[in-house]
Amino acid sequence: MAGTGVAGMTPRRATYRHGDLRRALLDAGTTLARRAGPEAVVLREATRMAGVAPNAAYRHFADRQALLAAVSAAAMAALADAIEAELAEVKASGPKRRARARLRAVGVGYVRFARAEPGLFRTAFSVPADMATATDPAKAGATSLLTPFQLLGGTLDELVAAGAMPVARRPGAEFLAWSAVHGLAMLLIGGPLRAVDETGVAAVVDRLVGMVERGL
Amino acid sequence: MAGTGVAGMTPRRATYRHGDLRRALLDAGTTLARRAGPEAVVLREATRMAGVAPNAAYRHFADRQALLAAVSAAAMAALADAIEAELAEVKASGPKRRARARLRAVGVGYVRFARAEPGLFRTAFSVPADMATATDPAKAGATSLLTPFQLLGGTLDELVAAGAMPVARRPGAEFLAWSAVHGLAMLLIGGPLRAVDETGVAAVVDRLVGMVERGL
DNA sequence: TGTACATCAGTGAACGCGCGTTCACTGATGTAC
DNA sequence: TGTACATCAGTGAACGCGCGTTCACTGATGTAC
Repeated sequence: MAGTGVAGMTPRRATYRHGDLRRALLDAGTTLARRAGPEAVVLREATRMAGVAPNAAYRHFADRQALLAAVSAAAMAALADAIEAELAEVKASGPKRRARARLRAVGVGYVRFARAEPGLFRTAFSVPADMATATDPAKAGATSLLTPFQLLGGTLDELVAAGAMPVARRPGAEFLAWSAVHGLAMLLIGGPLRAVDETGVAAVVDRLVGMVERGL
Repeated sequence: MAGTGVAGMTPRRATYRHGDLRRALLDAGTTLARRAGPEAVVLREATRMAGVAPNAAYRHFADRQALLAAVSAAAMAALADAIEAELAEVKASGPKRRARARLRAVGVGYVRFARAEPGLFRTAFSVPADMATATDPAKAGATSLLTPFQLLGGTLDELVAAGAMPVARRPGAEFLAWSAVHGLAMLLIGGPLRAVDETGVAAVVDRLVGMVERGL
């Protein structure tokens, strides 16, 4: 590895050596996924965007599937980042209030990302992956060390710790909460709620998170 | 239209006229979708299975997309049928108990179908469609007159009528309930719960439906 | 500091594939006389 | 009841396409002497 010394950004290749083709292909693949979802992650197109011969990709990815898996992991990491950003905005104080606000933030971040980046969102879930294990965030080009699923689990733990949720209800609760939030995201992307505006989204997310809290 | 007189089942063509190619292509497409989801619905393959030249499909479908849309509608109708079958099994008496059992039946039928037929399930939701409008059930090759979404809405109405749910909560409740059930189905198809067995599924569905009821 | 060399990231050309779709056609069917 | 005819569901051949992937190669790089 180690790259070409300084490397960093290589706006236009001086030599035919690329500098960081792996990253460039991952970025290109991500752009394609963003535009039109996982099916749009086409190996030849990614190499075209990177300004490289088609077969050059095989130095960095075993095959098309491997590229797609990497893009998918990056998309999942981007979703985690979006949720963390939403969590960072939470101002509420007082253990219970704060824990509830953070649970809500996870839901809002999740759904907002799905709406803002439906292509990436679909790509993140297009590859059957262990949702409870984060990919190396450096490789995925993101900062979060946790998966969206793990972030959700964390806020549920906080809810229990704050006494806002019975301990007995905790085991497995992330599956129920995740189901609700993910399903809502789907509804807002391609379903009957796809035309709802931003404030409508906030309202329905609030209602859903309320249902989850009360229901758990 | 009207077909070739008697027609019905045409096991092997006596003449080069097929008899009911539209239906044969729809069935072939459904078989493909069942095996490997929407991407597997390939026009040429469907014609091959129907024992017909590739271009013959264009007498019945405008293009590949139209075939896929028809297969998708059939898959959605099959999901509705599965739910209705589950509803028909409900024995509980007493308005509240019965309404609750029927809500649960919708959830169980939904999730069971997703697990038993993941390819069809994915195909049903692969085409952005109005979930609240059923396709002509005859064309789709199913018996249900309602969409899964409408069936869910119906059980929520029953819940209200039985006094098991406040009227004020009813508007929009189907979106929340649908989110939860659909999300759970996804979790059970490709997510961390994909390895759970049949009794585990029943348990988690019960818990989820409990959460929805309480939360609404 | 200069030179020889191994490494390996990229090139260029080609492959076979199956796809969706279009064309001009053919011949079985049902209908009008 | 028999014949002529219009209809239109199917045929057969072909198209251009872009895909993923393999091959033998080349030449810039960093390293050992």
